[in-house]
Amino acid sequence: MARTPRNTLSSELIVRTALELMESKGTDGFSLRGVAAELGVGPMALYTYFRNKDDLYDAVRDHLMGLLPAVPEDVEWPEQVRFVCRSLRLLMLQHPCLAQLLSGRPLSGHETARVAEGLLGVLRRAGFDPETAARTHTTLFTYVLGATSWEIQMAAERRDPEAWRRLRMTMESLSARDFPSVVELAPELARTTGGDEQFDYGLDLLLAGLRLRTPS
Amino acid sequence: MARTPRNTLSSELIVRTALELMESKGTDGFSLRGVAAELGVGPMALYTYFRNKDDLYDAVRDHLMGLLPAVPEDVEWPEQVRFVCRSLRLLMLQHPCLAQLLSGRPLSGHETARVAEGLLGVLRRAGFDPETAARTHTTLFTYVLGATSWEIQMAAERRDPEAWRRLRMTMESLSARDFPSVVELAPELARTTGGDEQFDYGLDLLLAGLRLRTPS
DNA sequence: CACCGTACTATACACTGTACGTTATGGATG
DNA sequence: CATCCATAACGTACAGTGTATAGTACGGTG
Repeated sequence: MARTPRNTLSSELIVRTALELMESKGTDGFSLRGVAAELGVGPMALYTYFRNKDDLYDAVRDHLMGLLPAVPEDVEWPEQVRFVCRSLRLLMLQHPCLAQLLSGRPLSGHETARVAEGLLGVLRRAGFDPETAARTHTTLFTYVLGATSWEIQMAAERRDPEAWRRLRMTMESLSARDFPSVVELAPELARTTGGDEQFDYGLDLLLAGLRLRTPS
Repeated sequence: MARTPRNTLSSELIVRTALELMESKGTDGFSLRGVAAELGVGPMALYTYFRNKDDLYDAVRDHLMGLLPAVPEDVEWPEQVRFVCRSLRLLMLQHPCLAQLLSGRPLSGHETARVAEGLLGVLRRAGFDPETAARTHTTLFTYVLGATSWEIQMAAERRDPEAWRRLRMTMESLSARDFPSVVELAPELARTTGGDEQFDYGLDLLLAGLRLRTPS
């Protein structure tokens, strides 16, 4: 019987376990020690495979980005753009930790590059010049990131009864004299904090603006 | 001489000190104990004024939102929208911690409501119906949040030589065969990770799309 | 003067990431 | 087969974190 069995770990196994923990306990409450315990291993064992916690974060992020589907080739470019943006949003909704993994760290990794390649290719083939393609890519990416992070954030809030109660309190404490529009639009604002319709509304605004710049 | 002098603290003083620490040491590296030490006080003293760390975060965020200027009234609504979005971005650039304070927590506080009131009022006065106004408000807010957070993130990355070197390495490791667009557009992508032009490009796309829906 | 709420202190706990040094194992080599 | 060594995993330790709990002394009010 081996006292310290070897080769029981691997980068992939650690990434999978880390992902499970992030999704069950949230990005807060996730810890290297938790992952190590789950694997029945000392905390320092992970440092054989990752230089530090951020390094593990990057690996998990890249693993998730690898789940994004390829861009369909038999549709017009606006549909392709829509597909890429929607896919990323759906992946973020399915794995809420991805929001924080994307906003907190710089992009890196091959899977992440593959996603960028997909969108950039669509824009280039549509005829946009290099600068416009790059600008559009950044704009679309940051829109999806911001909108979906917000959506996830608000959904989590709604699930926490204490936070939800406090939000109602602050809303009700606003006088209709000082904040007429906020008070009047409170129901609409509550309804537009997420959902497919809200996301597509912003995405359509961007696409409509983009169509006006369609090359020849 | 008073052994334990009283009333030396206040919410405002704590918020100001916390803000200073966040801006000098970054949102990481900020701690309740750090604030307390700066004030020459035990860590638990802060709990007289704030229920926990998140509560302090909310107060700092609302304080910063109070610095946003009022919307000018003598220009057309698209210019007003542009003004609000640019103002928020500039404030975030001036106080980088604001990015994390805005994305990590739900909105609350009177100053924050005042900002929402400003933008919603502009949209309502422009003639948009309640639902469209709310949707547009959320879209604009999440765009500014996402784009500017990303900009700040990338700027910080560029200042860290180690991270910058690693980014160059990953870029160069991408084969031009598998990632033609990414490799070809690398210089443009590096140039479009921030800056006024990049922000205005996305904002103009949104505004152009919005103009198509101008009521009557 | 006596009292009490409150502003602050002191101590303690459970937890974090990770630096450092040690040990034993499996595969390659002689 | 015997030997050696790179390395996978260990254990210990440290400097932090947020905050629960209990205690203390002050300032305003009766």
